[in-house]
Amino acid sequence: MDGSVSAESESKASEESQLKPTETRASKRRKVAERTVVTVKIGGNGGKLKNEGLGPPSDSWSWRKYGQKPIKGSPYPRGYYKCSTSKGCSAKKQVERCKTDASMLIITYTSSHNHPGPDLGTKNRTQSPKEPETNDSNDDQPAVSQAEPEEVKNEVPIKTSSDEDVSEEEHFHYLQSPLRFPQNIVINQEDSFAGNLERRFLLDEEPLPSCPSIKASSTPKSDEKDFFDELEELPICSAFTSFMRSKVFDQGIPVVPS
DNA sequence: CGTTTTTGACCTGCGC
DNA sequence: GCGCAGGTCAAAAACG
Repeated sequence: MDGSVSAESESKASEESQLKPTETRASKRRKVAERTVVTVKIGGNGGKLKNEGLGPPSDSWSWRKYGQKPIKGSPYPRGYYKCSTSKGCSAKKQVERCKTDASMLIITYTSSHNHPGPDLGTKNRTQSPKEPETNDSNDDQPAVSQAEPEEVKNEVPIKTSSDEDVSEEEHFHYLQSPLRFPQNIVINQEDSFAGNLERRFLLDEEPLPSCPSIKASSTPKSDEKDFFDELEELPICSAFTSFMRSKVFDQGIPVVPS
């Protein structure tokens, strides 16, 4: 396993030490590096779909939670995940709940996987027009393209104006779920800054009338717990299959919002 | 036994 | 220069 250890060290060196020998801990690239923002709308009950996260391990990748921090301005904490599929993989993702819409999860992907996905290599999702990890040697300068967002992004763009929080998102591309599930995937792709790529996914399950977050006041403990539950794992594109399955399954069950 | 999750502390970056 | 917020790492505990 030295290889593994070495790989780990390597990954760090290539990410942090490489830039600056003095930097070892908290990355200095606060707003640097590529970021893929995916907004998933988990309509429904605003905190009762834990099933989706419990069953399937989110997407095809395995994520290991390495931290959680409360975000200022948001009643919900943000979870930090690292790709555990490969030790040398520097892919990371942050999962947080929209402060305005408790039913919306904001997933921010950082870096990209420098290895073939467990699912991609097996199932391959039948397509992947251009992103079979391209080069496993470019973990330093990833194409910013994640297998997940990319895949879905390639789907048919459909306009589904459906949100209120997306008001701030000017460039929105509404896409429909490839599987034609009840959910609508909205992807927002916008290159805010040079080098920064932001993509927004929006899983619209239902026309949620209001934000359950408000209800949280009534049921703080329950809601909070649920929120955390959902934050634990987040199924995305790749796992859409599983995700949808869970969703469908969930839908089949009359879940009470509170 | 191995892996993953949880919590706390520490460090860096940014804004004022 | 100081303070605030965000992000990451490390150690311990729990679960499979």
